[in-house]
Amino acid sequence: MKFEALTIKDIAKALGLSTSTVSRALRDSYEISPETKKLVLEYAEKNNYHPNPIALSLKERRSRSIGVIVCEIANSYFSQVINGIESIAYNNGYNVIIAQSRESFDREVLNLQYLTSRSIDGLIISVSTETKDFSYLKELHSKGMPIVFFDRIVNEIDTHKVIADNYKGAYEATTHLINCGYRRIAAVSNPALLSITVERMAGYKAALADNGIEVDESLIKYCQHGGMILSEVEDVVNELFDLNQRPDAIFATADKLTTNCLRLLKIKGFAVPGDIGLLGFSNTDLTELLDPPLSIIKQPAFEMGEVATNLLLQLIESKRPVTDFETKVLTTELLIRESTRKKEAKAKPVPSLLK
Amino acid sequence: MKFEALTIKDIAKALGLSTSTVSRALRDSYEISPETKKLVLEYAEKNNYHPNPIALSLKERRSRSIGVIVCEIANSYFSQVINGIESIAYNNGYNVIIAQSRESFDREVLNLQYLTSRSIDGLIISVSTETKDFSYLKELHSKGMPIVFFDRIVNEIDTHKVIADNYKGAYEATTHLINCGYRRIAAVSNPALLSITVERMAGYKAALADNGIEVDESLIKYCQHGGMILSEVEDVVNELFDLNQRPDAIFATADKLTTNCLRLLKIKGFAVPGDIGLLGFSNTDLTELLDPPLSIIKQPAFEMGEVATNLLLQLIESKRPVTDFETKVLTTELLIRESTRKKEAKAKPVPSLLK
DNA sequence: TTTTTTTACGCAATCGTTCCCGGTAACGAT
DNA sequence: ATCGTTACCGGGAACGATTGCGTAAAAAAA
Repeated sequence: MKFEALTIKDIAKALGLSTSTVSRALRDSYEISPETKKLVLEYAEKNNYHPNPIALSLKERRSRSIGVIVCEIANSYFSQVINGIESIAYNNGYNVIIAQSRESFDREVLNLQYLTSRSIDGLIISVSTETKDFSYLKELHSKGMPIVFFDRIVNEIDTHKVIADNYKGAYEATTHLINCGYRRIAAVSNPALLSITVERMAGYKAALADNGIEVDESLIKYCQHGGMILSEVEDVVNELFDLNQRPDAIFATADKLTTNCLRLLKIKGFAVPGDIGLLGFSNTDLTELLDPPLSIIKQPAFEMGEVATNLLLQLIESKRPVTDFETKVLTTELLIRESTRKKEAKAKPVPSLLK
Repeated sequence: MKFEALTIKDIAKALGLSTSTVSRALRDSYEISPETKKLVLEYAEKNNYHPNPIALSLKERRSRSIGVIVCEIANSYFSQVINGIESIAYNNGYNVIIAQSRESFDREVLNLQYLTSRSIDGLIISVSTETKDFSYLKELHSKGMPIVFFDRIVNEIDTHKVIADNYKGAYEATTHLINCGYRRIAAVSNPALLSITVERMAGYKAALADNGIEVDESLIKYCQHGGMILSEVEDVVNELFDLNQRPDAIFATADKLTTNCLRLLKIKGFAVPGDIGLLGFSNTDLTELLDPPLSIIKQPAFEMGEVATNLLLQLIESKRPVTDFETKVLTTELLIRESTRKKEAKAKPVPSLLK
C-alpha cells in the first residue's frame, strides 16, 4: 500500500495555476498577488499539503538528517545522550538516524557506510571499544563530512568534541575511596586505548600518587568489550581476587562495568562494602536502589547530547569550512552512597577478607 | 561545508556514456555489453560510487525509513524494543526515525505530523498514557499509512498489533503473590484506558477472583503519567498506606511504576518484603541487584520489536491493500526473587505494619 | 496615445536516478 | 539486395520542489 501525498502539481492543476506560482505563493513571495496567495494557501491548508522533504533534499543537496553511532541504545548513558541529541535535532528540523556498533569495529564501519549511503548531513559518534583504526573516519572527515565526537573521542581527528571531565571525575572518585580508608584500589576499565580510559585512568593514578599510594599495575584490569560480556568481567574479578594482596575497593570506569562488577561480587558472595568497596561511572537512576546503594560518578549525558548536536548543526550550517574546533568538557557529579562506606579504622590494611 | 558525492552523471561524463547506460550497467541490465559493464563497474568501484538514496526515494516514492513513536527511549523496555526494530529494519535497508512522546498527547500528535512530513513509509507506535483521541491516527491509517501498534495498542484501528500476553502475565504474577500468602494486593497502574492497563488489570482481577479474593477498588490506583513523575507515584503510595486496611503487597503494571514504588517504599522506610511485598512489570537487567531483588514480569521486548517490524515491512511491501490483520501475542516471563518472599504463616493478615 | 514601469504569472532547468521509447549497427536468412 | 533479429546504447520524461528568466497585461508616466 502506498501513502499518496498531495503535491504542488496537484494544487496547480486544481487551481489552474502553474507549479511555480503555487510554490511561490506557498513561500509567500512578493511577486504573487494577495488573492492568488490566499487561494493557494487556503487550498493547501484544507487539503493538508506538506512539501515533500525528499524532493527538497534532492534540490538542496542535504537530507536534514544526522547520523548517530553509539555502541548500544539500551544503555542508560547513551539513551540519555540520544535524548539530548533528539531534542536539539528535532527543534531544528533535523531527524536522527541511530545505529549501534555493539562494541564491534566491523559493525561500526558497516554503520558508517550505511549512514553515509543514506546521505546524512553530519555525524555524531562515540567509537566502539574495538576501534583502533580510524582511517575510515578520517577519510570521511577529509571528504568534508561534519563530525562531532563525544564520550569516546578520536584525538587525531581535528573536529568538535564533547566529553565529560573524565580525569576530574576519576580523580575525585579515587580520592573519595582513599578518604574512606581504601588503599588497594583496583581499576576495572575499558580497553586501554579508548580516550575515556586514558583520561579516567590518568585521574585514578594521579589521585593515588597525590595520596602517596603507589600504583599497582596488577590491580588495573581492562575489559575488551566494555563489560558487555559478563564473562570478561568475571575473569577480571577472579584475577583480582586471586592476587596475593587482594584489592579492598574497585573503581569501575563504565556503566556496564560498574553494575556487572556488583553483579559478580554478589554472585561470588562478597559483601559490598564490607569485603570490598565499589564505585564507578554510571548513569542509571537505579543505582541508589541497589544493594548496596552504589556510589557513582554521573555524567551530564543529556546535556552532552545537546552540546554535541549544537556543535554539529553549527558545522553543517556553516557557509565556509570551519577550522576552529573546540572540545567541550562538562563536569561530572560524584554521588556518594553506601557502597563506599568508610572502612573501620584499623592499625593496618587487612590482608585477608573476612567472608 | 558540503559533502559532494559521485553521481551517475559524473561517471557517464568520465566514460563518454549516457546516464541511462551507466544506470543500466550498474543494475546489471542484459542490454549492456559485458565490456561496458566492466568499465562502468570498475570506475564506480574505484571512485566509490553510491547511488543517491534521496534521488531513489523521489523516484520510487518511498523513503525506506520507518517512524517509531514511544514515550521514552531511556526506558529499558522501549530501548530493547527499539533494538529489535533496528535490527530488522537495518537488515532490510530501512532506517528508523525515533520520536518520543514523553507521555504527552500533544507531543505525540506533533511527532506524528513530523514523521509524516518526513514521508516515512510506515509507523510503529506505542501510544502515550494521555492519548484518548485516536482520530489523528485513524485519519493517517485511512489514508493508507501502514501502521503497526505494539504494547499500548489501539483496538479500534484495524491493523497489525504486537503485544505481550499482559493478561496472563498479570494473572501469573497475582497468583504468585497469593500463593506467597499475600491477600490485600494493591495494583499500581497506568491510566485505566490504556490497553495494557485493561489487559493487566483483567489478569489481576481474574487471579484474585479465582482465588476467592474480593476485588477491593480502593486498592487499585492509577498514575496518569505512567510513573514518569515521582510525585504521582508518591501520592498513590500514600493513599494506599492511609487506608484502614493497608495492602500487604503491591503489583505494579509498568517499569517506571515498579521501580518508583520500590523507591518510595524505601524512602518511607517500609521493608520489602517484610512490610509489603512488591512485584511488577519490568525489563531492566538490574532488578536482581536491587535491594531487595525484585520479582518481575519480563516482556520479550527485543522480540516484540522484531515482530512488529517484520509485520510493518510486510504491510509496506505488499502490492495490494492488506485486509487480514493479526495480533501477535508474545509470552511474558515471571522471575521470582526476594521482593515477594512468602509471608510467615499467621492466623490472619496483620492489620498494622510493624515498622 | 505612446512608452515605460510594475505586477503577476508561466516556462524550463535543476537535483540524481530510472525507464520507456527509440535508434543504429551487425549479421544471418531469404 | 532486402528484410528481420539481435545486441547495444542514447534521448528524454518523470519523481516534487525551487528559481532565474521571460513576458503578458495592467498601471503609470510621458
